[in-house]
Amino acid sequence: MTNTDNNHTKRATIRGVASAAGVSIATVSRVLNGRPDVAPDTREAVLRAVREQGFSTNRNARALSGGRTGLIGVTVPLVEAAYFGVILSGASEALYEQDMRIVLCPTLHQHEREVTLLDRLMRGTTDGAVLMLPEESSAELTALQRDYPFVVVDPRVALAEGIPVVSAAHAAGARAATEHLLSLGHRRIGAITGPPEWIACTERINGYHGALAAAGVLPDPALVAVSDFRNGPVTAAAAAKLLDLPDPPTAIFAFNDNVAVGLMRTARERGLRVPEDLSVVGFDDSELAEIVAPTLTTVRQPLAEMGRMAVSLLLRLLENQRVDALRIQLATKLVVRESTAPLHVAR
Amino acid sequence: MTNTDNNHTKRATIRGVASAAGVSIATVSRVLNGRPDVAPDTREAVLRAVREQGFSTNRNARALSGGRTGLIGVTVPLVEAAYFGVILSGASEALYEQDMRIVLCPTLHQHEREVTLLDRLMRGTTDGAVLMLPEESSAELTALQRDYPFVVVDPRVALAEGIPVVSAAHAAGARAATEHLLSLGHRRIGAITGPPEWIACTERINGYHGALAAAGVLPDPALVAVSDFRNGPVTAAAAAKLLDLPDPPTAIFAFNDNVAVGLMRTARERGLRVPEDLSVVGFDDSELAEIVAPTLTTVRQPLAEMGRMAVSLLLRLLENQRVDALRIQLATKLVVRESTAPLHVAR
DNA sequence: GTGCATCCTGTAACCGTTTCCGGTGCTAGT
DNA sequence: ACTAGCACCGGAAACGGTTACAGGATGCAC
Repeated sequence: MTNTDNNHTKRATIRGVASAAGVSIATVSRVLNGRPDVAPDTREAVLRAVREQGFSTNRNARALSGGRTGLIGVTVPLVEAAYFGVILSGASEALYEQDMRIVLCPTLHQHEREVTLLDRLMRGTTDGAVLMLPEESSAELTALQRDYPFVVVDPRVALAEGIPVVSAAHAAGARAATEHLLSLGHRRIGAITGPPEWIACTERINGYHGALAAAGVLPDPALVAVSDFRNGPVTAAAAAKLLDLPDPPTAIFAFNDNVAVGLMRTARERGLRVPEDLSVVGFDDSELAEIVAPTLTTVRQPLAEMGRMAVSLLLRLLENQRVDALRIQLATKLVVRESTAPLHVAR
Repeated sequence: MTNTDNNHTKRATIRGVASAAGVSIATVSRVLNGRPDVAPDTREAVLRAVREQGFSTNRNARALSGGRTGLIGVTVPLVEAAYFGVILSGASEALYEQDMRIVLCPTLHQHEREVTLLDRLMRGTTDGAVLMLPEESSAELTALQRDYPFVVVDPRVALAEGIPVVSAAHAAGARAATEHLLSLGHRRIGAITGPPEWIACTERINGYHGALAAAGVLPDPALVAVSDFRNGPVTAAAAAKLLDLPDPPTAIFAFNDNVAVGLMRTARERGLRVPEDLSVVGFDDSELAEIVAPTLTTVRQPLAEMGRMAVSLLLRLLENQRVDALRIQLATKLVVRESTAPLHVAR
């Protein structure tokens, strides 16, 4: 049964390559790591041997002896959520280019799980991490920062100064969305936020208020409802609260696309037509936006770009390069589709 | 030197624990790995030292010295696709319970990428892999199998005997979907398939034909169109082909939910009401199904379960346990929603 | 010819585990 | 009393790399 063929019993090691090339293992290692102090001929010989033996370095060994593992951890609340999937995809792509890989750690929104996961991650398995929407408090993260490099994507709460953060320009996006509605003539503009303690939400609120103020419209607290960012009963209730007002809004800015979709459904159930009777703007520009009918006007977050950015920031951190900008905000962009229309004047 | 000051003295090692407990490192290792030949007192002492020092074993070292890495690779065409996200989520959950992690490898549907990725994966980084919808041919996989344990989820093409496979019961699902339409009185039942070379599609076709045959309905080749599984122009064209037939179908079975959604849009554009004028069934039961209006009748694939199953199969493989069932098919389930209705008899 | 800097290369000491192999000390059988 | 068997534990050799350090060629200036 043991074939003479390449019955792959032994993987090529650096020592094999060394003897094949007639050099020492140190030299092979140098070549492999692109060190400059190797004679061209030698380098050539080594590379040839490497090729012939189909050698590639054992990452564990490299990691053990002080080098890097080539792995970076990514914690993410939910893998199946499209939102995170896209960020993940961007990050993974950026890493692939560096021949590095992602160790995936879904936290299921559980703080404890995230902590133990991180603990495992730092114990030699990974070189650093990207934490998406982490559960940790600023203090916890500051402590962690002492001995493990990481960058946060889309923080839940405001984080201390020194912590590297990548996020979208929430306020600007919200402002653009609101201005869009204002420019269509709407004045009673409602909002359905997400969890109010999330910084993303407070910033979007700021943008929303800012735009209203700039247009001379007094914000009406009754026009703001809270949901949980999911297309479920909580959102339906929030939508109902606004739509059933004595003087309901003519346009509503939903703080994400899920909520916008839920809102449109609730509106439809009340016989309201979107956009004729009610304009709706979402946030995220998720896959949904183009699928629902009417298609959704929404604020695009550059999710994949955020993932890529987080990775490149992290890589710089890993190389101990001076990192100038520790907090990166990526621009959002309003995408106008069918769910918004000029204010329908009286009847 | 703007180094991140490593004031974090040193991570505890097995030697530290050993000397603290007054035993040898071998003994500590034994305790850590739950070997039986350690005296209770000694074990207790070691565990105490471990606790005091906050020690946890360095996985790279463990991996190097012949043990396992605790990492398994997962190749996946696209992370952002909800379909794969859910499988991934199931797999990750199952792995988490074993204190193992996923190394994520998006292949972007590129064969070459998948090959190099796999190559890297087997060189010490991972203990095994789960390949989702792999690009490799059966022959390639058979070769790979000789020196690397893996299991395939949802194969693209039929695979050789010995390759472990987890998939959904495509034929049964398709049959259920078709029978549902038949029971509603439909007789001209169209189908929009995915890539015809995919085994999932041929099996679904089989189920579809089987159900028709059982009901005494002669399959009409004109009623079958091909799409690319995406909600795009190809799907729109396929939908148009069927809808514009002189004698168009009264019901259409779309081979996934994306296609169903595209179909519904095309139907709407032609002034057809779903389900009154056209019944639509999808496949997958993705997130979309409940969001579109009307909500989609569809065949649910147990995606998370497939992920979990793949992992448990792989783990058994890793432990060299005799694996009885190498090919696992998980049952699908028809979920009836709003997009299907009894045949609307004449006008 | 000598001294010396420069370039390249090899030796060997790690990195933190696992595990083989063998050595205690103790019990029990003869 | 002697030895076999057992339960427990320690020494030390891997595992496959990286890297500090040392040393052998060279070339060049003097």
